[in-house]
Amino acid sequence: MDQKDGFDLQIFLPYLLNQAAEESSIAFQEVYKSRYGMLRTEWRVLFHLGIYGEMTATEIGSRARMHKTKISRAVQKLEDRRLLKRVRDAKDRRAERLSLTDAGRVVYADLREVAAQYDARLTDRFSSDDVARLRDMLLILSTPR
Amino acid sequence: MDQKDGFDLQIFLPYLLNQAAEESSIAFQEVYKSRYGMLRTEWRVLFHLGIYGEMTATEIGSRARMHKTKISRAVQKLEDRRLLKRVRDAKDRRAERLSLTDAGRVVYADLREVAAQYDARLTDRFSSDDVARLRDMLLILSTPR
DNA sequence: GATTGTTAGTTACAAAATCAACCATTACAG
DNA sequence: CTGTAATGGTTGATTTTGTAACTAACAATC
Repeated sequence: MDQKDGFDLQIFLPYLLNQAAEESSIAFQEVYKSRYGMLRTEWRVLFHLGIYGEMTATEIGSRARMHKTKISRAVQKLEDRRLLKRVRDAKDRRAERLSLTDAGRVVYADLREVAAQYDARLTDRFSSDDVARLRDMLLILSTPR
Repeated sequence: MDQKDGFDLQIFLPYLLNQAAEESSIAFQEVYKSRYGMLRTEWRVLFHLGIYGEMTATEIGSRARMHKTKISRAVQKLEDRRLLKRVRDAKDRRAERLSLTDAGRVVYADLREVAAQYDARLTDRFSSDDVARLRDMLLILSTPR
């Protein structure tokens, strides 16, 4: 099984990024899944509300680049579990302002702590300069041009 | 929508990696999807065979860290399209040795060229030192520890 | 050489993501 | 105003993925 070809999958950036993203998500996923039965879309919505406070589904969608149907279903589930509440916007009655309930904030605080420690553990094998540069580059790569 | 919280999703590595992976895959996905009607698993299998020559499904799976059912289905589709052929292994008749057909090699050569150019376009905004360091770090992050 | 355990790969069923169509409301053009 | 387009969000149908259970072949033990 030697390499027979000049091309190397292991340096193809989209592939590498995908592998790194998947591997580095596993242990965190394990936590939000087993501890709260959440899906990826769900913790993302939760975090957006935890971090930014009140937002609409569309705002979350454009910030997280998630499709609106994903968000709609995640919001529904979080609401069912009483982690999130919706209030119809008075000025634009199509929109609803989403925010966390007290219970939601507790869950968020817990997961936020897990995330912070997990992130620290992921990055502690690199110098802080390297990590900073890595984050910069990833942010640039995440931005559509 | 100011930040109300000390934590920032935009520096959480698994999130960042995911965003970068997704964004940086879009345009390439567009090509293999529209040009050959392929799925991500399918081009991955195709590339593995294109790069490494003959392999078994299990070998591809462990190298790409893809579940065997995904591979089984991708192999099936590639075979249906006559891009891949299977030969039962004589020494171990459970296994099958997979390889590309001539048609498969043509498709691979085309996509490989697209990938190389695409990768160049993704990385041309960074210094080559930075890109090298980025690849190193991503490879480390992709490896289970 | 039977028994038990493992490995390669497939298949059936459940969970989730995608896509298109949809309703309600708002924005905008004439 | 009125008709048409655009926006916020939901729903249903289809596709894709994930999980478990399965068959067939091999390996190891007794």
